Amino acid sequence: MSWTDERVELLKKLWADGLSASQIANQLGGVSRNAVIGKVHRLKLSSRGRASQKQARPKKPSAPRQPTVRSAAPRASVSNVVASQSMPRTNSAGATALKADYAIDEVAEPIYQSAAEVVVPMSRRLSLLELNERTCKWPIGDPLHEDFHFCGNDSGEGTPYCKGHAQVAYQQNVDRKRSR
DNA sequence: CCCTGATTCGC
DNA sequence: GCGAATCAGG
Repeated sequence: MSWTDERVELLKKLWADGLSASQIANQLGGVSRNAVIGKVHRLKLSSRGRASQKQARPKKPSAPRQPTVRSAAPRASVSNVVASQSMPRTNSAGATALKADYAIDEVAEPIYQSAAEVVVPMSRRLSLLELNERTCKWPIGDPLHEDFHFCGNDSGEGTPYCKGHAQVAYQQNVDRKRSR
């Protein structure tokens, strides 16, 4: 898999969103986290944090790399490497999505008679790894189905859902209380 | 051990 | 330019 313009753009976006190299590698597919890190450095967008730079590594690992056994050492193929990488169970955004059942009553005003009447705009169909602090974390579909995704519309600051899904959440909560 | 990014250097 | 191997660390 090569670094097409599209893949580079996605890399830049995800890196700017704060995803780790391995998360980005899983997202892109066909590349290792080392490949992602290497590309990030070549693109010179490594800093990201602007936070304290800790301490610069003393340079010069000067690793005694294998002198010449390369040709005779098959080692892992790309597919093996990808398959052996454990899928991250969550990220900061995903964790938010998993515990998003708080104080729903305060999220939105009661506008609709039932959740079925709420109209939610077209979602951006984001994957878990594409979520960030400002994306709607409303899950759509069967988590075990390949088409599972998240709404991904703008959720504003400090709220887990976009406006439409906040109202859906509210109304579902109301419906649940009624039927109880 | 799990993970993170950083670096080197054969290709 | 690419990325595995490796390092250094949380």
